[in-house]
Amino acid sequence: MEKIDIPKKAIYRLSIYHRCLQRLQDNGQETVSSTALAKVAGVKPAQLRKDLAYFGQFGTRGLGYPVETLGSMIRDLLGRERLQPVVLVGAGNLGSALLRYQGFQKEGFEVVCAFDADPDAARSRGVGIPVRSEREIEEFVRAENVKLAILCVPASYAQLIANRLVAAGVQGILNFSPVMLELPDEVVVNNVDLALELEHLSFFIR
Amino acid sequence: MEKIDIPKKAIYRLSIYHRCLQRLQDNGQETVSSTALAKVAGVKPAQLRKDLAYFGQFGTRGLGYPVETLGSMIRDLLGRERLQPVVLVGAGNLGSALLRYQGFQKEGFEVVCAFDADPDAARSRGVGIPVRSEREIEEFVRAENVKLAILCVPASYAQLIANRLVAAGVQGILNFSPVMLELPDEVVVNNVDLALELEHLSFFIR
DNA sequence: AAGTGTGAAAAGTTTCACAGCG
DNA sequence: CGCTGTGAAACTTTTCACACTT
Repeated sequence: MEKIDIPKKAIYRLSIYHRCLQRLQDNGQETVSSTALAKVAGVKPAQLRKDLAYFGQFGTRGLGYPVETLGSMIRDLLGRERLQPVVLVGAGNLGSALLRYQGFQKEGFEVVCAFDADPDAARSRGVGIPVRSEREIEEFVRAENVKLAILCVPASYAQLIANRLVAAGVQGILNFSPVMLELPDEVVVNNVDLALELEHLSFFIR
Repeated sequence: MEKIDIPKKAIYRLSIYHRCLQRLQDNGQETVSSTALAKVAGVKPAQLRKDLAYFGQFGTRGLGYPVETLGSMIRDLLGRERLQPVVLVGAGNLGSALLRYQGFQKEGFEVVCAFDADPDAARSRGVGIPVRSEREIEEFVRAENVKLAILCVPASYAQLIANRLVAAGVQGILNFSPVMLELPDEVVVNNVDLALELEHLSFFIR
């Protein structure tokens, strides 16, 4: 078990590199230098090399990195070789918007089921996948061995639902509710707060 | 012009504190200690105090911070006292989903107009605000003095549209396109890549 | 000659711990 | 006495610069 400390941000960037590599591969490129890849990824060359070095040696000195091999190695690291099932809880305004958005599916995640306190109302929003009552969350998550959840419930329910998801076996939560969840350390939470991102921008404009 | 260095992350947290303060205020609380506010904001008390200290002295020793005053002071810092107009470009899957989501509006940003290469198709998605042709971007942004934009166009158009927005006077872009934009330093870009966030989670689940 | 891999320096951020005020 | 404000210490992350490989 390797326990050398890999910066958390390096793992984020890994996903960025992965996407850039895909694009290069579609373009038919076979190798790429740290300088070129860093440029499109929006980082400095040295950082790219260091990030990759945390996981091994993949480049050839004087040449660069093999696009295809490096891509599949990152995919492997990210646990993306196999299709990941994901559930979404809270098919309200934002939740159903995300379901209609096909971006997750396109990137290899399958949103297999949505849950809502009022499944009928959610269905009427034109959601294209099954919507069940939130009471069935535990049963479904256990049965399908789901490890990832997208959480879009109102702030006041977020902690409660998160607890239930975790108890049922969920290990990673993409949290769109504007609340800091308190969960065991082994659960990874990723907060995405859209209004907050806009607010942050408005600080910088004069 | 104050040029002491305020950590970028501190500004993010300011938005979080702001939201927590609003909640406390709705609850009728008049003062709050750094310990209590830090708890709900998900940070350490010392960090909260240090973050606030970058901007001035707002607390009373022995007592804590005045909820209402502190809230409005942060709102002021964030440039949120006045309603900010925002445009959205790219009313495709994700873009129209974001328009239906009322979260921005609720937090005090007014999405005044959307633009798309095909306004008719966009309108048919049930978007509730005006959708114009992308050709009118410059004219509108200049006329309405819009400083913030939400960008949801396909990767291949993102840089092009961003350049046009900036040329017309936009100073902050919330970028949902999976591309690192290259723009002048005075423009602030905030990348939100939803698929990437999920990918990041999948690294940590075993 | 071109370009990776990496130790060491620099920069940035968080945490500590305590003086000082109400 | 409780709690803020803050300098200094600890830690994390980024950048540099160059040895080394193909």
